[in-house]
Amino acid sequence: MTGRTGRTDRRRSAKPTIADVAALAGVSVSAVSKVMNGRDGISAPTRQRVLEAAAKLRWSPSATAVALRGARTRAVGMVAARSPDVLATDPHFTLLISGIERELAPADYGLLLHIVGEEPGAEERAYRRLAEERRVDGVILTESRIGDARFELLRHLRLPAVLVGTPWQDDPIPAVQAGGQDAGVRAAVDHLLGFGHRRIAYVSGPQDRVHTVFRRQVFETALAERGLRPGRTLSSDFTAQGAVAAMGELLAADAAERPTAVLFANDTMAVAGMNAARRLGFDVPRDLSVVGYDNLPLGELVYPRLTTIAQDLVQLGRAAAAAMFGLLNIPHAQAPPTIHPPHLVPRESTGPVLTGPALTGAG
Amino acid sequence: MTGRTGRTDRRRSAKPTIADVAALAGVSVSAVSKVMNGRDGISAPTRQRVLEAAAKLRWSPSATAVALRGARTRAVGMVAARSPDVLATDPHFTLLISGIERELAPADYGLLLHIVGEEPGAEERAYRRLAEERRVDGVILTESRIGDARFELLRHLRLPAVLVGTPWQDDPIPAVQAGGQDAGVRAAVDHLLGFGHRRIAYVSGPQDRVHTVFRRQVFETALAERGLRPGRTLSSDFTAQGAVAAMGELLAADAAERPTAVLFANDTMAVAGMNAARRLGFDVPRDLSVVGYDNLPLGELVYPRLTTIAQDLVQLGRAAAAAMFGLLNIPHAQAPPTIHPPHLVPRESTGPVLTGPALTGAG
DNA sequence: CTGAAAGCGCTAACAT
DNA sequence: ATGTTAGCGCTTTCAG
Repeated sequence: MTGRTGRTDRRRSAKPTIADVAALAGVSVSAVSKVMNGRDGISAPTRQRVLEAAAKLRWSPSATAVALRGARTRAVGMVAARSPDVLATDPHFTLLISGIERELAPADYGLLLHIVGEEPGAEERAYRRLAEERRVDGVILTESRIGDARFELLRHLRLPAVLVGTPWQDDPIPAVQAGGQDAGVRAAVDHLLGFGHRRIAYVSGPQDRVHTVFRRQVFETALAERGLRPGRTLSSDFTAQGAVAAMGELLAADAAERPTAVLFANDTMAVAGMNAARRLGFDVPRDLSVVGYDNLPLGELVYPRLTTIAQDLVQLGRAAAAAMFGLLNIPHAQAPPTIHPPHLVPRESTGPVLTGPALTGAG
Repeated sequence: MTGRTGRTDRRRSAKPTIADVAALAGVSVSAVSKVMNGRDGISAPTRQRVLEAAAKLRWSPSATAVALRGARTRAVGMVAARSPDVLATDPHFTLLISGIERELAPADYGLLLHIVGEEPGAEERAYRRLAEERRVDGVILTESRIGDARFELLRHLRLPAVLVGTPWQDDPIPAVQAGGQDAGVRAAVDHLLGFGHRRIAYVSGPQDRVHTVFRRQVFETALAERGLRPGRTLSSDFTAQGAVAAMGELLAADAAERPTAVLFANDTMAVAGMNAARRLGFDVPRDLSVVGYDNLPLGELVYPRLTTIAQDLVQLGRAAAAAMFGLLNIPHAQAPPTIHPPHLVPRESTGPVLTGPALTGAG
């Protein structure tokens, strides 16, 4: 009773193991391992026999065994701290994830996703578990935050991490983003100025996001460079409700003060804001021009079609995954994806400012 | 040189193992194991010491080691065969995933997600890898298909599976769905009939989906029961483009034939269709009523707000995860979530039919 | 060129 | 009540 054969017999028809393959090929398990991992020191005929045996048994190495052995789990993690509702309106994550997967899949890596409500501590717990249970080789972070506590946490947990976006204060965490980040907002401002707008408002995302601050700065700089002072700036929360509230506030001003164009920090807010304006009696783009950010398919769907700033989230996801492989020293065939800088997609929600006795609005 | 201590020394400051905890607590590894797994046969003081040691070392069991040992990976898989673009417009998956995660997280289970384009074979390969590499304990399927090949595949792979939706031909795969599936479409039909509509069209999803056939049947039955014959039925593909095309076709008919109301199989199509109609010169809801399906947040965002049939995808996800735990014999504290039947959410995109000389449209 | 054997961290018999 | 130990399936020295 060697145990080995006993076991094999007992489990007939169950998952084959490397031992089964070795037995069928008439070689040792280490020979099989070498063949499957492309190590050399195996003769062509032997390699051939092993390959055939593996194919016949439909065997492939157990991911868990490999992970236990080599400390490589072949999975990367991602933690999304968002409510289902926001997640559903904003495909930001979804697009990123598609890109990540595109890059992971060919390398036989998986994506372990954790969606953890926004309650404090939940996010940190998720990262801790990922690290302490050694479930993933690294994590991909998004939504760079001001004073981001995650970097320190992950460093402490010794969990490799890649950030999608602009890191806070040149934190040494590897980050991927397109060059020319300011191009989008600048183009939008020029676009609006070209239409004659002079009172342009900005509705930003949550205050704790790095891109909120960054884009607002670009916005203000771009206007200042043209000798104009920025219009009102409100900060919102990425939700439709937030956008409606912001719009209400902006349009409550009297005609002389009221913005004739509004830049929103994402498409969801832009669309919601656009319709809020319409409900208040303002036509888009006749009375008010609206610009979004992200270029989600949603913008094509609505009426009028949304002018927006495109950023290629799928490519960003790919780049993040590629960067992760770099960090882990994993050779990955794919060429490093190029990420285009954000650029303006002019559609129907922007137009010339009306000089006549137009704005009759409010309601 | 026992090796054990040698190792521990060598790796100071690295991840602690169960042996480190045992050493610190002055007990055997099996004692630690028993404490951590709630097995009995451990005295209170010992248990206490172990817990303290584990806490001090911030130790928690390695997921891979546990998986290798017990054939339990503490992860469930999900394969989404969709293009990023569709994924981005349709948060169907995202909502489901939120629900699944809600249920998985407390049990310390993870979700391994695979997004694989729609090219043939990609999906099957993904399931095969999940199974053969023993990466997950089971998989959750969505979008029940006619003649679904996945059931047979998964059975063959011996991979436990739960379907979200209506299984094809009472396939014995465990499935979760709300009772009263027909309630939504019926309510929508009644709602439209109440507004005086008599020519109601239906734009369904892809032909290979079970719910496509099911809902169409309900639609036709509901009308037949009122002594009416169904209007035109087109099948589309869940995309905005598809909806625009369908709308164009429906509105091309002359006024006597033209539908006065259209039911769409999802909200994305409904919104796209609504705006297509508007571009063709038809006002919604004055000239045409539109109803969607899913009750995505999107429907609140657009103008006019979309009347739609709500189904609680988050709850469905939770139920699916719970069912998976049942299948795996894993005790899970949460009470089984209840799923409400689909129901109508009347908003602004539906209204009374115009009898006057209204339809001037087309363009 | 090939094989034997030592673990990776953990759990569950099986001792004690 | 607690400890010892044999694997889970794999990779990797180290010997032949």
